[in-house]
Amino acid sequence: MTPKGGRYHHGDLRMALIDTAIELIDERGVRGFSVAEASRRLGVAVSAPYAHFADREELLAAVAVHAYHVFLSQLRPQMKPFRAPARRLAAIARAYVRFAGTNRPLFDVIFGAGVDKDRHPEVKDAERPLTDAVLDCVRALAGGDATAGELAVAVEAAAHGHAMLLLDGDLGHGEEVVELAAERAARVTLALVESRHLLGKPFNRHAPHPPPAADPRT
Amino acid sequence: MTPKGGRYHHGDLRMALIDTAIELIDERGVRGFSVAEASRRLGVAVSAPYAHFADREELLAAVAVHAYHVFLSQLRPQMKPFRAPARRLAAIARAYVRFAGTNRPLFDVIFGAGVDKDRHPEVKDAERPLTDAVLDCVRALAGGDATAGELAVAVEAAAHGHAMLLLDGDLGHGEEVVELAAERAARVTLALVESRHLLGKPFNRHAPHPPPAADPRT
DNA sequence: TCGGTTATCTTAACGCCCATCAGATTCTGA
DNA sequence: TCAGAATCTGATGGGCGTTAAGATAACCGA
Repeated sequence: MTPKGGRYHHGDLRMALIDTAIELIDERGVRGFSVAEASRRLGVAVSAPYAHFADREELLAAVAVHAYHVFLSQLRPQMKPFRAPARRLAAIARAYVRFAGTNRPLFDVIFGAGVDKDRHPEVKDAERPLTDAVLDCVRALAGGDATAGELAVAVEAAAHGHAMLLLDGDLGHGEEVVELAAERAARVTLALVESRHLLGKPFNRHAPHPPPAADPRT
Repeated sequence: MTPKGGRYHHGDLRMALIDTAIELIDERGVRGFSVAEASRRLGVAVSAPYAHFADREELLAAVAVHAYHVFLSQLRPQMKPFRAPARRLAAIARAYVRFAGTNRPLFDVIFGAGVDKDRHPEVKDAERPLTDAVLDCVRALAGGDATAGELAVAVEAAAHGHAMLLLDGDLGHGEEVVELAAERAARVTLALVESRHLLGKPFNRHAPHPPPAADPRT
């Protein structure tokens, strides 16, 4: 809370570290973030963070948890206007891409910081409301159908893929670009739902396995 | 070529570094890779690599270029059996996910090593045949239609999203899982193509903008 | 109010890593 | 043959993650 006025104890170093981490990641990317520099920026010894986090990864995991909370707080009002499951899925996809485009450091921490979600269950817990929301919609559409899981994966994949292309691709920057990508993701989601009958049908004839990997190195 | 038998010159240190980098990334992940350890494993001074690469990132960029070459060499025979553009797109998506599932270190270098493609045009060049292949198919489907670019993005997003969920999600491991994810990506691609008429129609009513970001940190 | 326990922070240190530099060795081609 | 270019070594500097031992502050029961 109080930004350290020369006192021995900081006040709330744990939370300050999370905030500063987001700042630094915003400035230099996940890869450029270092615990030491965060400490320096807070006027604290480089070893101080280790009273609150076991290691660097645990700090990043805490940032990821925060990121999920922010995302869900933005998602909920965007889902509210819609009752039809298909529209709700589209709203999720749209919110997902918007979040990536307008909160890049948070999105990057979730997917680009290399936080092992198996070793940090808090992150998985923070993620669960999102996957539950998707599953609820999908089940309402497909019932107990075996294609439900498939549709859920497809929806998540489409949203995530559009987000990645927005951030790393050649689409450019700016709010219009974000909204364009978000709208595309929403439309694709609707397309997936409407053609979900396709997902059940087998389509694997003429699908040869890959040959042994060649090695055309330069 | 020759693995250094005590000679002063290594023989082909540049290529050996690329190979060793892939080994190390396979063992410890992109994040755990270090130039120093690669040097040690090759019996060479830790400063030797800098005669061939300006810095760590340039070495990883070379690995990424190699990765694209491998992927394209696997993609081509998988596209060959198909002539219909839609089927060719599906084959691309399938090959994309297969590549991610069976060549994880290479896939991780491309997307998870933080290589700035703007600062390393070689990577962009190595990537181009892939994006061209997608664009060719899409244009054959949509002509000069304005939805062509949109469809291309959707296809790439779907493939990439399925690959990410395969690697980082809870789908499990093993060859069957890879093939399942690949087949799903292929089917989703077909669904996208068949419903591409949807992509042209506007769908933005009832799409509220996100509220100012709340901050429900723990 | 006091005193001990616990949480938090500091100082110091270790090992690893990236990167640079000067100089030694080998290769190349004119 | 030999000069210049390419490649590698050894040494060095600076940064980072992490741990250990001890100082300081906050807390809480008596």
